[in-house]
Amino acid sequence: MTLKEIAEEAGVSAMTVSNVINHNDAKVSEETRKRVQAIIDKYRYVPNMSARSLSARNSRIIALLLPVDVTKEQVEEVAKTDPLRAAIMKNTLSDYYVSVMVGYLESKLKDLGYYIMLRSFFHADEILELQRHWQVDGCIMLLPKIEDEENRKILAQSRCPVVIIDRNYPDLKMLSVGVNDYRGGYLATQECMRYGHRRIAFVSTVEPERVTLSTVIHSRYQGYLAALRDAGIPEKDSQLLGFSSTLLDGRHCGEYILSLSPEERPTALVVASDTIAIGAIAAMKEGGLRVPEDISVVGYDDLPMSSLVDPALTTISQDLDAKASAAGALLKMAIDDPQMEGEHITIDVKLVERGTVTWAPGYHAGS
Amino acid sequence: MTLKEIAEEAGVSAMTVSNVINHNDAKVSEETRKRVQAIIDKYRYVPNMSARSLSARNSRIIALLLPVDVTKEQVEEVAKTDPLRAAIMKNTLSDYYVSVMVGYLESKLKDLGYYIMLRSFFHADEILELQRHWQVDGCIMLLPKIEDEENRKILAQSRCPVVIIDRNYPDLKMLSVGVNDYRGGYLATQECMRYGHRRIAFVSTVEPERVTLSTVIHSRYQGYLAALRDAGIPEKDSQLLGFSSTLLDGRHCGEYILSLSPEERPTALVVASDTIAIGAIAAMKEGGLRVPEDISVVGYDDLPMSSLVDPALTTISQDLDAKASAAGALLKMAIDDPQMEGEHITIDVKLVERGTVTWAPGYHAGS
DNA sequence: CTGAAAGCGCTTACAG
DNA sequence: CTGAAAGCGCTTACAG
Repeated sequence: MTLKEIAEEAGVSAMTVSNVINHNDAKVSEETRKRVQAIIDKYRYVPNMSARSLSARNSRIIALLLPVDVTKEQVEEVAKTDPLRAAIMKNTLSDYYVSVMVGYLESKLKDLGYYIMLRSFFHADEILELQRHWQVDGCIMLLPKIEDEENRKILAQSRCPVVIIDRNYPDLKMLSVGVNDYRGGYLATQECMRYGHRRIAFVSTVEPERVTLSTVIHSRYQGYLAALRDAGIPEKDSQLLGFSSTLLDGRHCGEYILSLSPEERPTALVVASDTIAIGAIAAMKEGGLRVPEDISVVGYDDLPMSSLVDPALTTISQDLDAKASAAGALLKMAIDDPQMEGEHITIDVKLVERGTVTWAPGYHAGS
Repeated sequence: MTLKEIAEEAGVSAMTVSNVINHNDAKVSEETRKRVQAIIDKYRYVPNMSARSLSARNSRIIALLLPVDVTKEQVEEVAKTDPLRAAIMKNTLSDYYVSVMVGYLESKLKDLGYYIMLRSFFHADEILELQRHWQVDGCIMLLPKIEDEENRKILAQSRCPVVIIDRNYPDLKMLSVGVNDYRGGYLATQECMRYGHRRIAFVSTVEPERVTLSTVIHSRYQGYLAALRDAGIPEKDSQLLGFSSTLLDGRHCGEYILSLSPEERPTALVVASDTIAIGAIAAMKEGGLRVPEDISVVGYDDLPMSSLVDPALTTISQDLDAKASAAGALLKMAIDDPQMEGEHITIDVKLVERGTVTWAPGYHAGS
């Protein structure tokens, strides 16, 4: 069943049917609108979006872009000896933060009337290709963990609005939504100091030497440093640890902490991701360290699982639902008004106190 | 840049360019192929897929369909008082099993040259609409937790091949891939009995009275019953508990176990999902029950997190990567050969022994 | 191996 | 408020 056939049965032109479908109510009299709509309903007519895209030069498709955080070559190298591990490396949704975020985005974009094309990518070239293949109306991209000058340049050539999640590119005219990472790092650190901690380590999700390459992590780290400074703790007493961001990396972090002597071991950890924090806590507990009695931990993200682990994780909560709504709304605005550029929305964070922070060992309130 | 312009510059017809793009090498001489390809590369020409879909009557789009496991009305009811909870109810990717599976599927389908349209849905009607909107080549649907006769009927009207994950509909001509759930239930139960357990409860992810409505869970349960039977344990000593399948429901399960007196408490749990098992273990440990010393637990799924919790979860492993590959391959075959129908692929399961099963309390090997 | 022409099912100025 | 016509950028028989 095509629009033309509907038009014939209704005794109107194709254009009128088109106007009814697209709710251009001003262009159709109420009477004909009703008559046409009845026939559409009768046959459960569904317009062909390819034809629509072709003539309207837009598609109602939003590309949801998920960077794979390793290179194609790295994956292929691993695949030779361990295909299962290579498969999970390419699985962009095995990261809990990413998958929950994508789930919210799907739900919001659907409600806004868009179709979602899901796409993992190694290189930003693939994005441009996808945009042109389908004339996508807009893109939402989750931040690649590490910045890459080349990808950035490619992204600048985008044909449609792009909303970047978790990153602000002030120089590009891109749209973005992020959270107040600096404040999150500050709040987390402050919480530890409130309980008398002075030896607090910051656990990053990237290697220490690459922290500056990740704005998000870098901001959290700066917030941590600022909180120490404001409390009069010298920067030389700060400590930056770096791991990757899976549960397993969290365990590596925990094992590292266990390997430290009590004197050099931090009494509190400000961790840049709940995933790592949860892995680290598991490993530390197995190794005989009590959380929070021996070591306090503050996470970041407030994942669904974070309130359910034992002890429940004290963490910086970012409202992922609000973040997804903001991203969807921002993108829609930019699609409707192509003039718009450079908008950035910051979602606030808050500290959620649960069970992983307590008084520093040997510390007595008021002492 | 359009195909026509490429054709002009190459001094050939549009059809020849089309044949070059689509690798119909038999229809183009090597010499012209090279000349045309060079021009395509020069301009980085990317074909317009909408135009292609419109004329070719297929799209290379695969719809990835994720059922929301509650009704629209339920979500709207909750939204009145607790919008955040309503948002997470609609978030189909907040379930770890689902998100990991979708991540694998995305990766496989991309490698097969398809585009992925991600779509959550409340009602199967939405699927049919999406199919016609975009003339999708095929669908992959994750199983709705609970069967629904109406959705089933609608699905039978599908215009394109549909691969259902985790369910075999022998009566419909649908394609499916699942795992050997019966055997999984059997293996899990056998593992407990090997360690002397006789009071073993089966924990379902749906309410006990609805277990028969979920083939997957029902098969696991049947496997459990068969294992008991084969070991001479009377069916009256079996026990069926039912919760939903989030970490929080797992905690409810654990709390229920804690509420039981030592006499009536099972000594082992065969749990139909790792998510529940992990939640239950967390709650039981907090309540003072030791795992596995006081109670053994076997999970199901072998999620990435399952090897990382404490103690590491003994579980039935299903190879999700293989499952996704099978689904992709099956769908591709069905797209290429529309005659195909009713194929079902079963992926085998295996027991992964880790740390949550030990000797039953009071049991001595050989006693 | 190559081409000219028709057609896929919509939307968009342009007219009235 | 409504229509006839052109056109979006491809593919597909049909011919040669």
